[in-house]
Amino acid sequence: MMLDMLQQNMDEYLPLRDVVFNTLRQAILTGELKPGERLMEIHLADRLGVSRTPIREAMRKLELEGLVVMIPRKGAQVARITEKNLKDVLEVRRALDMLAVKLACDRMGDETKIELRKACDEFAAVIQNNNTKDITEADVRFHDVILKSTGNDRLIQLVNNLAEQMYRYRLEYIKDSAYHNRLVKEHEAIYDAIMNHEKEKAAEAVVVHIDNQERTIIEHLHLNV
Amino acid sequence: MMLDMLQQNMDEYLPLRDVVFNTLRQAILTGELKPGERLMEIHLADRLGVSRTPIREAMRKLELEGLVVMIPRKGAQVARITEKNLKDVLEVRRALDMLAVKLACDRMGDETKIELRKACDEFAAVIQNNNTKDITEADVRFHDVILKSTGNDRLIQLVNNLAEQMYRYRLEYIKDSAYHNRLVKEHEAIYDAIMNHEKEKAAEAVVVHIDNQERTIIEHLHLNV
DNA sequence: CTTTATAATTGTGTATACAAAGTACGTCTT
DNA sequence: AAGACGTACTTTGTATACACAATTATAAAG
Repeated sequence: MMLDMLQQNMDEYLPLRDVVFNTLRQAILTGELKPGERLMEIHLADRLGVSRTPIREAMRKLELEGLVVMIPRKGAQVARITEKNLKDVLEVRRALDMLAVKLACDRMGDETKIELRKACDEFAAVIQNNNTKDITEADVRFHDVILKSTGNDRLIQLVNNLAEQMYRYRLEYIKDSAYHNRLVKEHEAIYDAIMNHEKEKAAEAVVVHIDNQERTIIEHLHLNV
Repeated sequence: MMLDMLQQNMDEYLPLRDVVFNTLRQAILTGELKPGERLMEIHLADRLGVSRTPIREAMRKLELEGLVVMIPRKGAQVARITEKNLKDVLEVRRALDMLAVKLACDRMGDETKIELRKACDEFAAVIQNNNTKDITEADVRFHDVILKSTGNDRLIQLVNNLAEQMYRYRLEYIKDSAYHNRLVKEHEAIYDAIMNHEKEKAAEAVVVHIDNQERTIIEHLHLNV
């Protein structure tokens, strides 16, 4: 009983650097901090009400995650995504998501299958309401269920990190309801393949899903830049 | 002229945190800092003759790379690799190395092919001398040529990072000359497949290569722990 | 008016200081 | 003698101060 409370408090405690890290990451992913924008330590420290130290430590992590680029003696800025960069990331994601879905075919337990069904339905449901935030969250949840069923922690971490780097660009096209029905169908295809343990079919469905994402994001990149 | 010198100086300049980062990483990979060993900031700062700040910043990066584990308010320690962890990493590497070699089949230019031939020969040559350091370096070079030919920067970064995490364990079994001839043959198989643009065959050869590594490393893990 | 040099401002890099948390050891009590 | 409590010491986390590098602006000279 006491131990549970302690555990909870332990989980709640986060070093300031991690709070800052999460805050900045969120700001970058939601577009509040725009690509190319300068990140000045003192300025951020003032804004967040902390000293430079946690800011600096958070920046090192963001740098390694690829969300900010540091130029020695010139400071940090929010990473810009180039088309090349996007293609590189998606080329890797294709391979990793294929691996993930194949592993899911082998390893997904019955409870998780129910969860996946629910995630699928939920996604179809929120699509109707046209609320961007709900849609992205439901989408993330669907993919998370698959990822977690692989039981491979490293894979989970890597795919999440790669996916994260495109959230800012995905946001723009998820607003466009033209793609909504296609997304639902693609999810269903992946779901069906996993249920029938058809690894190759599942992998194929994932490739289609990512290819469509790539095409759509690049279209929107060209429009907006 | 002036710009070149400046550029060179820029390249040479490394923030202390990066020097520390490289130093610690090297120490961990070579086994100087052993898995589970505590990393105390003040102690390290004294040893390296710097303040705690660059040490801390280096730690954040090592943490994200997976080489050290941080426990809030308790400090850092060198990450232990469990068998599960190893299998997770290699499962991902299998997928990424397959991708890399397939891309290499498509994209490798003629000059790079010559380079690869050289790397192959060099590896076979140093195997004779039985010098562990030379062998590992030649091995890294061979795989680097393939990786770079993909032209995918993200892929290069990820594979390097994953490979890095096993160097400490690989060292032990590369000493064992029993595996040497097999390694040469496996490299040749990969080389041949790339030359003939046989993507599936190349991927298969890579899988064999990694499977053997996995088996061997796990054997040695069991022996030594 | 343009160019160069110097000074001032801005921002990063490093070190130190202080506060809070955790650990270990010793003592006291049962 | 064993366990629990408390105190002292160690170590991390955060803040601040100082130093150095770079860029920009201003002034002087050509």
